[in-house]
Amino acid sequence: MPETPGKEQPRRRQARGERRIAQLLAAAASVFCTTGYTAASTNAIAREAGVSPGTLYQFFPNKEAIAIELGDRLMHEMRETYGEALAPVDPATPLDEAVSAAVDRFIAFNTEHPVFFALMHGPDIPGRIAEEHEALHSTLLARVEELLSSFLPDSPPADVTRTAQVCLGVYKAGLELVLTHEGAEREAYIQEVKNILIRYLEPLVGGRLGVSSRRRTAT
Amino acid sequence: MPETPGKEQPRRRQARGERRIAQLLAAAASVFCTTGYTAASTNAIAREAGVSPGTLYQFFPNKEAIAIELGDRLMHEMRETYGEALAPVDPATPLDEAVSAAVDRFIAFNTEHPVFFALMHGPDIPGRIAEEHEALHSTLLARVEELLSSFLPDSPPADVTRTAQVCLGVYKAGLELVLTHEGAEREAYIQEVKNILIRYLEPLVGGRLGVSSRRRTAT
Amino acid sequence: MPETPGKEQPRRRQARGERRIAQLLAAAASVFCTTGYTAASTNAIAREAGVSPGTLYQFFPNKEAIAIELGDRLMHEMRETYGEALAPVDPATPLDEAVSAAVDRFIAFNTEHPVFFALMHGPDIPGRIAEEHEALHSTLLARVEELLSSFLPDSPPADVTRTAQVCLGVYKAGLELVLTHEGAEREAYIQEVKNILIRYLEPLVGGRLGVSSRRRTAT
Amino acid sequence: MPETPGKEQPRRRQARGERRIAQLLAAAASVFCTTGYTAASTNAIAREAGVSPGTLYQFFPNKEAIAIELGDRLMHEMRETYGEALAPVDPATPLDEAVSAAVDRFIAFNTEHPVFFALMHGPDIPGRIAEEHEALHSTLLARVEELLSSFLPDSPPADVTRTAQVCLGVYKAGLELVLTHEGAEREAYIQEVKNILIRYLEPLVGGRLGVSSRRRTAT
DNA sequence: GATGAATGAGGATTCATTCAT
DNA sequence: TATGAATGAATCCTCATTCAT
Repeated sequence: MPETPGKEQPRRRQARGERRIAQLLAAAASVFCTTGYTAASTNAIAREAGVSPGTLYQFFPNKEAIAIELGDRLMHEMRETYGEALAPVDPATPLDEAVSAAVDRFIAFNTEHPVFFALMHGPDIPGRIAEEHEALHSTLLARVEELLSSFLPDSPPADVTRTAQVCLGVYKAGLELVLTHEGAEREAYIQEVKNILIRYLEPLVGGRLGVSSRRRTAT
Repeated sequence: MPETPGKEQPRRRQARGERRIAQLLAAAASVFCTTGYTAASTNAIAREAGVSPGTLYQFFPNKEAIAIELGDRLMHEMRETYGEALAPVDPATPLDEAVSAAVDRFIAFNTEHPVFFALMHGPDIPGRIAEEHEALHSTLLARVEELLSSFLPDSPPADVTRTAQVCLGVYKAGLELVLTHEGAEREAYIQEVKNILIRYLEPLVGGRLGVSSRRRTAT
Repeated sequence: MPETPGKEQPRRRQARGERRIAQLLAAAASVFCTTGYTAASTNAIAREAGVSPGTLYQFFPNKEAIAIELGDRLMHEMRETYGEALAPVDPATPLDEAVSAAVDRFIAFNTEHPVFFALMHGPDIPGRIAEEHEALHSTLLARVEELLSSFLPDSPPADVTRTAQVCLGVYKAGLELVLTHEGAEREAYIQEVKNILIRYLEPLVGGRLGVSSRRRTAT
Repeated sequence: MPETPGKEQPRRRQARGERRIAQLLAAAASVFCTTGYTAASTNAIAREAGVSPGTLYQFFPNKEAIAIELGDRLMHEMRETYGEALAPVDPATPLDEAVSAAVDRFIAFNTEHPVFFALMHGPDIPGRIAEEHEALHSTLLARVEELLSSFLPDSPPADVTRTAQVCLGVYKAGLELVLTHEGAEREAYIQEVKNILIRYLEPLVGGRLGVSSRRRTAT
């Protein structure tokens, strides 16, 4: 009975494939970063991975699928690295510290995984988010909502969602600024991103959670 | 009145040329809005304009040039509509009113000129702004800096620039959210954009300019 | 006013295009004959026509369109060559002569336009005629029906249609046999095709139209 | 026979192999029917069979071989089902009954084995029958010749062959018409196919075999 | 035998751009 | 100027077939 697959027999086969997939995703990440998602071509990705176009299509039906898988893996990694919530929040944590930590992590994650930025990129057409980015966006949004709801337990969900959208938008915009600068300037931008978020959220948090007594840099 | 015949022949030509250019730019705007800048094809623009591709290239050396010219005209129109500064600021204007007015104008302008959004779209590639958007971006930035400097006369230019970048980024991110929602939800997002900017700028403005006594919606 | 198209000015432009179209259709005919319709590639057609693939697509949106246009022109030519009906029928013409003439013409036309056969080819999938051949087939069918109805004025239309379908099918099958043979053998097949059609139709025509007194070859 | 290890090991293998082959041929039949022979891909066949492409190529050197083997088995089955001749002919059988029976069987066989139609499909290219269909065609032809020769014992072989070719062609063309219609219309077409063949053959059979006294439907 | 990964040439189609008219 | 024909490289994707495991 050669057809009886043991527990690892089929794995063996998949091993090579799994490696190829990782290789292809790495290549895709590289190409997406270099040329941007829209301009990236499947042939370029295959070339970068050192395989033929046909091989790529054995694992992914199209570019979109690559982006989606890449996004999934990124979110997975993010979850593994930072735990279930974007930032695990001790209810006693002052808002500014929570935001600062969240921003730092977000930026750190991006620095390690530059594709993230390329994939996060909004709609080319106002009002239409490409399917491939949709998943990434909504996952991120959910995490921000999660984080926020511990600070805004009394706000109606619609408000929390709206606030989360704004925060995420600011995160993304800020990330762009951070990434386009270096050294001290970059640090200054990071601080600005923290500031704007903190100041935005402070009144919403209301009396429930004070701000740490440590002074925030006034820019 | 360029069509004055007499001296006129060259005038006439220019006139026709101007009309063609306007026609092409309008077509380009339409196509950019529909398909996004990256996906827009010069052939599609020519078709939309009802002319041949050759004609398009008689006026613009390439797609980029179209985007640049379109951006220039948009900035020009913005200037004509709203005066030299993004918002003419009476030094006595309270910050919240100034921001509110600026945001309203910005959104109004975008509603009237939906291409604006398509052209403003940031870099596909982190750290690299496409040349075609560069001009638009820096012009806008300059206007925001202008507006801010009247509020922050004592801040070092580098800080003003940084603050302007953040504001512009938030503007853009907020615009996306506004455009992707409708009705009451849209209004709520508009308010959020105002809130975040006001709260961000308030401490920077310091004691110099108080906030109007009218209460801001607390979201 | 350069935009005032005279009567022939726009023709001039189209002249080159018209020539190209003819050239492309000729090339397509050649390729269809050589490799068959299904296996024919647009690139091969362009190559055969000595133009680039892009040029082909300036005139035809896809392979199907080429086949359709080719079919249209063939039918047009057939009409021009043989008059409105497949065979203009004098009511007094004996059946055998009418059939013989029709078959001769059909075969002659095919000999002159070998693509005809390639385009006439039935469905790859039982029950589904490709759109590209549909038009050709139904036009031919209509002509056969026309021809038949003068012989079968009293038959219900459904019967005429059915008979026409059978005749056309036999025509096509016979054509294949004729084309795959040469010399005397080909002549013999031609005779067979005539025979089978005549014998099939004879009883249907009933007493209305006798058979010419000239003896039919008994094969 | 270099592979003869024990006495039964090869048996076993063959058995499995036979099963695989049957499985693959069934899958191929299904795919040929769905997409047509030309458009069928070996990968699709393997997938349909639930095996890997490599496995397919362990049993068949290429797509053509699959078609040939499929054709062979079909002919084999036909022979088993209907006996050595397409229709076992009692010399006393009247022509119309013989034809009617043969057509009925032919159609019945096709209804049970729809691939038959897909494989029988003539040359894509006039004058060239693909090798893969060649075998099927010539086998069928041989059977028709066989059948005919009992009716036309005195005709020269060349004539018999020619007549057989015509009959087979008409069979095929008729089959297409039958398959593309349903219900009463299909029955009508079946009758037409019988009619045309009977009328075609009647004069050839000459006085040797009369026509059954039962009246044939006159269309 | 069986698997599934790998190939790479080839398919249809698009597009920015140029050129003859 | 304006036209539209022409280009050809590049796009995504498929497929028959081979090969390492």
